[in-house]
Amino acid sequence: MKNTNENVNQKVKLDDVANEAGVSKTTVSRVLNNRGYISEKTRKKVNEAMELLNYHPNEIARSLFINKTFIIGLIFPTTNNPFYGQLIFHLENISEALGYKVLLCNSEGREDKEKSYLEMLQRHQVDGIIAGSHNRGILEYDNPQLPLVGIDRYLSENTPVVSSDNYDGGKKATQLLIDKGCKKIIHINGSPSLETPANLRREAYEDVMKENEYYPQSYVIGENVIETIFNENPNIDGIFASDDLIASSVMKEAKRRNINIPADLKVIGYDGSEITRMLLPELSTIQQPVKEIADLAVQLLLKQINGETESKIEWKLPVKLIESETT
Amino acid sequence: MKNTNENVNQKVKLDDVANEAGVSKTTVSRVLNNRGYISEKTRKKVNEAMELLNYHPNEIARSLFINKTFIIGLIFPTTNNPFYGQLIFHLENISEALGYKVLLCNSEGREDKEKSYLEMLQRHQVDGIIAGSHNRGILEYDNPQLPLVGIDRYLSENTPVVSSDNYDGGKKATQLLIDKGCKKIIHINGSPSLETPANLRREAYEDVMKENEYYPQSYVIGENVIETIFNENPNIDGIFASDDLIASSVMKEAKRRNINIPADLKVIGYDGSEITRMLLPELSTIQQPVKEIADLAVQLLLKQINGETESKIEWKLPVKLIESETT
DNA sequence: TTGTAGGCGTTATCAC
DNA sequence: GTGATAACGCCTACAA
Repeated sequence: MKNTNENVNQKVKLDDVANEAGVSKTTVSRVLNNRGYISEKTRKKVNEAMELLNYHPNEIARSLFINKTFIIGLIFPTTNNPFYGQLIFHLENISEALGYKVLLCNSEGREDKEKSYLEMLQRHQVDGIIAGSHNRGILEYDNPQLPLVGIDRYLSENTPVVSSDNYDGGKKATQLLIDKGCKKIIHINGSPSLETPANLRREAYEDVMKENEYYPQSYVIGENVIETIFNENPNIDGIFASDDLIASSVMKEAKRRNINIPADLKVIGYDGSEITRMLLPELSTIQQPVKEIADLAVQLLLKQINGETESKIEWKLPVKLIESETT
Repeated sequence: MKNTNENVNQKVKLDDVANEAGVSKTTVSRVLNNRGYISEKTRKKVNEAMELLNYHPNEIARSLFINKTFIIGLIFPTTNNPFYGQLIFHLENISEALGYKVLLCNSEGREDKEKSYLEMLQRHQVDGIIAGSHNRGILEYDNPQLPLVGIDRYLSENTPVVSSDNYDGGKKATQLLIDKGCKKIIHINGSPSLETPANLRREAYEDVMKENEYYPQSYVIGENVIETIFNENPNIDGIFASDDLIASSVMKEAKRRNINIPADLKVIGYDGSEITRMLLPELSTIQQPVKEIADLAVQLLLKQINGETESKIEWKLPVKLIESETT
C-alpha cells in the first residue's frame, strides 16, 4: 500500500523528497549534508523538492545512526531563582551557539528527582550533563564514562567543578564588615553537610574572624533562623549571608525590628545576580562571574565529549565585591 | 566476535541483555514493556541480566519506532527573569510529572532565534511546543499540525492562548491608584505593536481612566523612558507599570529624585512572582497565577498531542491584587 | 510462552 | 555523479 498522499498527517521524510525530485535517498542525503559529488542540476532539483514538501530532517533517526544527540542535560534545583535563572540562561545560550540543545531538569535539590533525571538523561542518550545540585557520589555511580561537569558541586573524585572563588569571596565579605567597624559578625549559610565548594565561604569567614580575634559564629538557614539570630544576639552588628536571598530576608527582619541598616547593622550577601542587583540595588554583595562560569562549564564538558583530556579538576573564577548601601 | 566484556566503552543494548540472559531480544523487550506473557523465571533472568549489565534502554531508538519523543519544546525570552523563571519551573515540573521532558529555548525575544529554535524543535521531533515569546504568525507558518500553546502570546488564529486576566488586572491596578487619590496616573508598558494579551492591561487602564474623566497617558518602555516621564510630568502622582521590574526602576528613579513613595507618588506593578515578592515586598502589584497558567498550558498541549479536540481558544485566569507599601 | 523477521528514517559503504 | 544496501537499537506482527 502506497500511502504517499493519502495520509496527510504523516511527516515528510527523505524518501518523499527523493520521489518528488526523482532521485534516490542517497542523493538527497548527500545534498542535505554536503557530502560527495553532486551535479548542480540535481542539487537544485532536490532543494526545490525539500522546499516544496517543507521537509524537516528527522534528527532522531540521525542521532540513532551517528550515536550522538547534541543534547546536554542540565540538572539544577530550579529556574525560579535569580542566580540559577541567570546561570541556566547562559548555559543554554552558549550551548546553543555551539550547536547543542539543552534538556532542562529542576531537581528541587531532591535526591530522588536527581536520580530519576539522571536515568532519564541517559536513556535519552544525552552527550553530557552539567549539574549544579548534588550530593557527592550519586551521579558517577552508574556510568563513569558519561561526560559530566559540576557547578559549585563536587560530583566525584575526578569530575571537573567550576565555581566562583568562594574562599576569596568569603574573605572579601568578612573583611569588609570588619573594616567598616563591625565587631559581632554572624554568618548564615546552607547546610554544611552538603560537601560543596560554597562551604569555603564559611571557612574564609571563620579564618578572617579568627585572624582579627573575633569569635566566628555560623548559623544554618532554616525555619525562623533569622529571628533566632536576632533574639540570641542582641549586640549583633554585622551579617554575612551566603546568598542574596537570605540577605534580603535579614534586611526584612531588621526593618521589622526597627534596626537601622547600615547604621546599627551591616549586611552583605553573595551572588550579585542581575535580578537581585535590579530589585535590591542597595544590598552589598559578592558578585559571581555567572557568564564566565557557564562558559567554562560548557567548554569543559565539550572537551570531555570530544575525548580531549584535561587534568585540572577545580576551577575557581574571580569574584567582585560590590559595595552598596547596606555596609 | 563476542564483545561482551572486551569493549567497555560500548553502550549495552537489548541484544547484550538477551545474550546474557540466554533469551531473544523480543523477550527482553517484553519484560521491559510488560507486554505479552512471560514466565516468572525468564522475567527474573532478564531482570538480573539488565541489572548486571547496567542496562539503560535507548530512548532514541524507541522514539524512532513509536514516532513519539515525549519531549516538549519551551520557547521563552529568558530564564533570567523572575516571572519566566517561575513559569518555566512550573512548566517543567508539570511536564515531568506527566512523563514529558522539556527542551529549553531562550529566544531573547529575537525573531531569528525563535525561528531557528522552531526548526530545531521540529527536527528533534518534539511532541509539542509551548511558547511565550512571539510575533504573531511565524510559528504556524511551517507546520500547522504541530501541537502548540501560547502563553500570553497569540501564535495563530486557532492556537490556544493562556494568560492571566490582563484586562481585569489592568482595571484593578488603575482603580486602586484612583481610589487612593491619584489624579495624574501614567502607564508604562512593552511595545504595543506586539499583539499580545498583555495589551489588555493598557486598554483597561485607558478605559478606567476615561470612566473617571482622567486623561490616560501611556509610555512604551525603552532607553531613559522613566526619566523622561518624570521630566515631562512634574505633577505625576501615580504609575502603573506593566511589570514589576519596570516598577522597581520607577522606584529607584523616584528615590534618586527624592520623591516620596507612597506619599507623593504611588506605584503598582504586574506579575507578583515569588522572587519579586521576596526581594521587593513593599511593591504593590497584580499577581498572576503562574502555576495555574503552567498547569493549564501543559494540559491543553497534551490534549492536542493526544488528538483530543478543544474549541475554546482564549483562557484567562484570575489575578490577585496585592496591596503593599507603594500605594 | 518464546523466537524470527521486518521496519522506524537516516547515513555510509560499495558498486555502477 | 548516482543508486542499492546494510546498519543504528528498538518494537511488533506473525509464526512456532
